[in-house]
Order: sequence, then C-alpha cells, then structure tokens
Amino acid sequence: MNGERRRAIFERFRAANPAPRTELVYRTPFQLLVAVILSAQATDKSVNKATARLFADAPTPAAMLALGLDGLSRYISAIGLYNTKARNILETCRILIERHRGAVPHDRAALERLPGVGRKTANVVLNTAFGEPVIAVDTHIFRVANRTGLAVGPTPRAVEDKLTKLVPAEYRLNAHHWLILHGRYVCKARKPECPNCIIRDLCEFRDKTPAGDP
DNA sequence: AACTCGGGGCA
DNA sequence: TGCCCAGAGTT
Repeated sequence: MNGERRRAIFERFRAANPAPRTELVYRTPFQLLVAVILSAQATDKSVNKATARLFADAPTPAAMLALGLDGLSRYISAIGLYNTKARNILETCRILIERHRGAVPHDRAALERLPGVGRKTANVVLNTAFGEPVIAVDTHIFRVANRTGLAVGPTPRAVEDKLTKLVPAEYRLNAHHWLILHGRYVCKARKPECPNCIIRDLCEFRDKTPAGDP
C-alpha cells in the first residue's frame, strides 16, 4: 500500500472522529495504567464495571496498596485472570511509591519493568497519558493493520514498527485510538461489517470472509 | 516463535 | 460447552 492511500485512510478516520479516546474509564495516569493491566484477555465492558467502584474507593497507589490482596481481588473478581492481575497491580503500586514517588513514570523501560506491564500496556500509557505518538498494537490493531494492508507483519512488534514509520506524523497521536475502535466495532474478528466501513474502498480486505468463518 | 496462564461472557 | 477477549511472562 502506498503513502497516498494510507494518508487517505487516516484522513477518513480523522474526518469521522477527530478526537478519539479510549473507552476505558479512568481519571489519572495511574488509573489508566491499572485499567490497561486489567484489560488483558478481558472485555473493556467488564473492566469498566469493576474499575468504576475500585477507582472511587482507591484512586491512588497508596490507597490501592492498602486494600491488600483479598480486598483488591474482591473489586476485580469479575475480570479474567484476576488473581494474577491483583498481585501484579499491588506490586506495581509498591514500586510506584518506592521508586517513582507515587507517580507513573514517563519512561518506556521503567514502565515495562512493572509486573503485568508489557509493550502494549506501556505504549498505551505513553500515548494516552503522556501524548507520545506511539501505537500500541493489540489484537484489534494487529488484525486491522494486516487486513487493510496498512501494515502487514507476522508479529505485533513487526506491525508496530511498520506503523510507526508509515503513519504520517500528523495522524500518529490519534492513530492508535482510530484503529482500535475501528477493530472493535467495524473490522471485527468474526463478522467484519464491511458494508458499514468508512475505508471500504481503500481496504485490501474488503468483503472477504475471515478464515474459519462460514 | 510458540506455549502457558486462567476466568467471565456469550453463542 | 467451546471459544473469544484492549496480553504478559517464560521457555
């Protein structure tokens, strides 16, 4: 896919949704970090339901740490992998307090050192909390990039590296949210809604049937 | 790169 | 019931 076509795709997204935002509910960088840790292999809906109560009662690292393992687990027990996530989040709180003055570090290496935080979560925080033009490639974006032909690659990291180079600078800050919401609601894994797609005429996948689908 | 982890939700 | 879901960690 050439640069002109890529630009056309992002211009289409920009026109349809100028200021996209994550659907995860949070009020601070710390809460965003926790919400994204919880969202691994879980639906955003179940995460939002749990974090609404959790963030109201324990909005800071210190308050969350004070909940203890059993306390925190009760808030997030409706989320998959909650046992592991609860331990990771408490340890993350401890590290934030002891090594980062209770703040979320604006630093990729420091973020990825936190338990439960990998490249995808770190990139979401860098993009959404700190305004850096990085793209966090999750399953949605991986699928959309490969289907459309925007950035074809065998691994999320390969797709991320291509997108970082290929996405025009003026779109890079918002590209993450455009792509993830497009994957969530239109370019869905099972039944993509090509007839409702705003980049239908620019897509290399258009109207194909996903492998494994009737 | 492939495998494991591990739990709710929805068809 | 079986398979998916805003991944991370280990081998």
